[in-house]
Amino acid sequence: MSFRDEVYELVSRLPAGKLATYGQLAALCGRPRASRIVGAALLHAPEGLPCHRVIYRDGTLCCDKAFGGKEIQQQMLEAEGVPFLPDGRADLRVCQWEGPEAGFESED
DNA sequence: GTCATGACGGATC
DNA sequence: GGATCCGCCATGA
Repeated sequence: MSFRDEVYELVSRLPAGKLATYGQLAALCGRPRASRIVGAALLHAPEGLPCHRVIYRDGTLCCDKAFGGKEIQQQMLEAEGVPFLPDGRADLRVCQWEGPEAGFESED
């Protein structure tokens, strides 16, 4: 299990309507400072991965290098129920992912 | 094993 | 408050 694989696992467990930051996923992988590694991992991520739910600490979406445009990403998130601020950023304050154990009850 | 790079993040200017 | 710089760490050549 490589670091990237752990990142994939966490992202795949990300529920709709929830958002996570690169640094958060990195921390959950045991490397709080490896936020950039998470980004690099998502760059090589498979299609089934909801990597559009992973954004910056600031709540801003990633560059237009993903999903064909950050606007597309925002629309997908809005479709999942993620509130966006008039500032053009996601409302991380209310929809940030709490962790892999959130909603993960006795699934083992 | 070493050098360079990358979808970041925090600190500084 | 925004732009820029440096630091961090895994991955690939």
